[in-house]
Amino acid sequence: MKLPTSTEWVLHCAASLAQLQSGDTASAAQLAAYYDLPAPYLAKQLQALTKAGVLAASTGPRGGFRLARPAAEITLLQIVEAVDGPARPYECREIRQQGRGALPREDCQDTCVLARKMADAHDAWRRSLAGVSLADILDEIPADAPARTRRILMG
Amino acid sequence: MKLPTSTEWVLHCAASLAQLQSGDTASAAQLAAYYDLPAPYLAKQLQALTKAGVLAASTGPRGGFRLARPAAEITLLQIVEAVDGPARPYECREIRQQGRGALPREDCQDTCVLARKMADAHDAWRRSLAGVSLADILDEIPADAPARTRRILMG
DNA sequence: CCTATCTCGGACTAAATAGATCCGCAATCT
DNA sequence: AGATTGCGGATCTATTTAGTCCGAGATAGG
Repeated sequence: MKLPTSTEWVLHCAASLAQLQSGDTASAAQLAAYYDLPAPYLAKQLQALTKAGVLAASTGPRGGFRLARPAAEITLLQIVEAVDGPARPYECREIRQQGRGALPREDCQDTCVLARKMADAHDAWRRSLAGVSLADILDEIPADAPARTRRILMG
Repeated sequence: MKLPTSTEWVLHCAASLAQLQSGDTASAAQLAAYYDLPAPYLAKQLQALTKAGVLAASTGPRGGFRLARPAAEITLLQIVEAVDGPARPYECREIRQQGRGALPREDCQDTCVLARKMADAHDAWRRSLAGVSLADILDEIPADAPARTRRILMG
């Protein structure tokens, strides 16, 4: 069970975009230089965030990315699932219905106990991430950080 | 983020072994037939569970696998991490210290806020799985299931 | 006590999936 | 009109996963 490397990238990029002034945008190239990341691949990930509705993109000169919503309305879960996909890590293939020990159909009406417990754990994970917004993240960084980020990122 | 397919296999196999009478063992071939799984590959996974201390293996005729501890002392987390490894899904590579926006060392004494939140979510997931034992699973299946399992699996 | 058989154990090979990159197209602002 | 930027597809590589094989060790029966 592993999240893509790009998860760290987009989380930091989203946090950086949350520090911009309303209306400003940052291009993929600017963000890549800011964190020293491979620009083409980062662009592809930001693209995924746009398609997920987390970021908004504007093309042309002086274009780039910005948050699609206020930072308080964007959760870490939305960002993570935008790059990793919404698929559950545990997939029940109903092996209890196969082989010599196959259970009769009437015993398989409700979902497998094991699948249910695994789903519970995944829900706990999702709830934890859904409880943290980008605004919460900004609250935990030094107060002078946004100004520094804007200066270095855009300049 | 995806768990191996074999996760479902070993969870069900462990639940089946928990239904055996004390002292009995089931071979990899028996378990594979019971669930219609590729026998050699399943053996590899059971091997991993043995190395993790969840199962105990005995070789020779009439040998096979059994639980290494009482079912109440084996959690789903131990089983899952035995096949998937203990690695955390989110790996912080400290990209905040790279590129043009690299933060000064003194600002990076404590772990990155984002890494902390991701770790919190993973802890929630682990706690959820650690709260369920094989004994809890057996409590949720029909009372006559263990006898049926023993008959079909060993017979 | 010896032998035959049955078991796990680890090394090895192939397939699939994800990671990473490149190039051409459409849209926008100067 | 030209330059700049995001968008989507096609491509290539690497890592992980899936699957197979043969050998070492132990037990049961003669």
